[in-house]
Amino acid sequence: MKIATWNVNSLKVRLPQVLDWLAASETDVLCLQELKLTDENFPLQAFVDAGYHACWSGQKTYNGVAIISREPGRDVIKNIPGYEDSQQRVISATLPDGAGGEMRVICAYCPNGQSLESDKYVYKLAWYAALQRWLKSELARYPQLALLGDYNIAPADEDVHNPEKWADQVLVSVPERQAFQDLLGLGLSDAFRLFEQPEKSFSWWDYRQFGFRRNAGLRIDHILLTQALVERCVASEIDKGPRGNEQPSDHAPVWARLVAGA
DNA sequence: ATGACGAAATTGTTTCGA
Repeated sequence: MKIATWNVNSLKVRLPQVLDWLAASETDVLCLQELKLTDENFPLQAFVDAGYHACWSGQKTYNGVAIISREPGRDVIKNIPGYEDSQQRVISATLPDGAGGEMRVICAYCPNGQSLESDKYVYKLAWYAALQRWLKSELARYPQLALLGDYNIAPADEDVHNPEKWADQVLVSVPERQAFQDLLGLGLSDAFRLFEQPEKSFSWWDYRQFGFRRNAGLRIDHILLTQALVERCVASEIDKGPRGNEQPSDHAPVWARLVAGA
């Protein structure tokens, strides 16, 4: 089965592209971020017509996340339990794992942080600490768990088109990279790095100054897997195709393929 | 140093993203 994540930067604008990509990529589970719409405006019928179920958590103007899946999700939870947050950034569901069992899927739109001097940076690190805390208990419950989303962290210099220029900026700073490493410390692995990848592989490119054409990007969208899923993961890639669409999102989808037996 | 692009909430311009 194929699981994927895509920050669509407005589901209202990007819905046709999402439907096209779902069909073309044969994705079974798609985590979406930056819906930028309220719950009542979620286009459920379009996904139902395409043969999918959905759960979502939206708000006006900003944020918003959804899980689109061929099978309905169980035990859907919004946000990080125990962490008070008016911003809708997380949704989780239990889904069939494609091998007769179940897997926990967490879809996350992690805060951007804006700059190291910003209150939003303080919020970002506090948010990651809350995620870390909560994941510990989730991992105890769910051996097969995948955390997919826009992390707003480029984990290493190889994930940055121009590391010298980006040094110590938001998205690459030492505390942010430590927060990412702390997640790996829980026993999670970066699916993309399980495999040999082209140099200069990115998942986001700035709209400005022909960022995509110049491949001036960052790899900030990730799929983290528990060991049980790592053993079933046979491929992971970034699909740059949709970034070349007319009126594209500034992010590209990232996917991982899981097979039934290890 | 600033703005550059795109989306949303609004209808001229600001806020925010990464």
